[in-house]
Amino acid sequence: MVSKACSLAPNVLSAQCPTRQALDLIADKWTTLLIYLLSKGKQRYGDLHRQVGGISQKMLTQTLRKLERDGLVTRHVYPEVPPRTEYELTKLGHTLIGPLGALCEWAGTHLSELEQARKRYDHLQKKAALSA
Amino acid sequence: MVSKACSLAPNVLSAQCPTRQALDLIADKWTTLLIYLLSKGKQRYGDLHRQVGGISQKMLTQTLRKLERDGLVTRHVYPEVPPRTEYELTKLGHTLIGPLGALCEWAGTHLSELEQARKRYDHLQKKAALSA
DNA sequence: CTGTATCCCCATAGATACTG
DNA sequence: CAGTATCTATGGGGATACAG
Repeated sequence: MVSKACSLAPNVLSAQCPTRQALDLIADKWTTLLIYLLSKGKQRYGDLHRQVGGISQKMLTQTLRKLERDGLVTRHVYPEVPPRTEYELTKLGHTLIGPLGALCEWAGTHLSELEQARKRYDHLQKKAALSA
Repeated sequence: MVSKACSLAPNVLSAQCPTRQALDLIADKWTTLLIYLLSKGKQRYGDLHRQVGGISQKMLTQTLRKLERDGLVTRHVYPEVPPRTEYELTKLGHTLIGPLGALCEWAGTHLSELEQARKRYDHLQKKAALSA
């Protein structure tokens, strides 16, 4: 999995590794949600806000800005009153959908196994705690 | 990307979505590093500690325990003195290598584009700040 | 060797209020 | 409508010390 770039330098396994960077890119609560919503086409700020539900304006703006900075999303502001802003996945952004899809598919396939494993683990822990 | 399980219920896009769960699984600083190291075969606690370099004992133990709980890793303690503990990817754990590999490959392929995009964004921001 | 226990810090998310 | 600005606190993570 992790590319050769860091597989050869064990103690630098942290920051410069492409995989780390890729994960840092999407490993927060909202990023993938937004990418997913935008994969269906351009959306306005308010629309995204409504659809995500639970996200604060601060986090929405912050996450969208990060995506824009990373070149995954474009931001187009229309100089109107009231203002209108449209966000859209870039070509680069679209290329991320594939890998994320793979991860999603994995999750869908193995979710029940994960839940089973957790249940089993917690059960054993509980028993161990009781016998102590 | 995000599976149908949540694509139909926009406002529940948060917790129950399989993709979210998959990401939560691996979206921390150390998890993927450990999975990567273990993908090469079973390893002892100390070996992992040395190879990751920079991780605290607390986080190493905590992360390994989480992986064990999720059924991605097995933990085998040998009742010896001094103690020996070996960690190994489970069959389920191995199935995760593929999707993570896809993400890694994406990162490797597009890392330069990301860096370019960031540089460009930051440059524009700087210019905007100066002209203000 | 393989952990636990404890303290502490600070980054970050959330809430709230305000603005062009 | 689409954001900023500001405040707060919470809990995740590091450092350290200790234990079986």
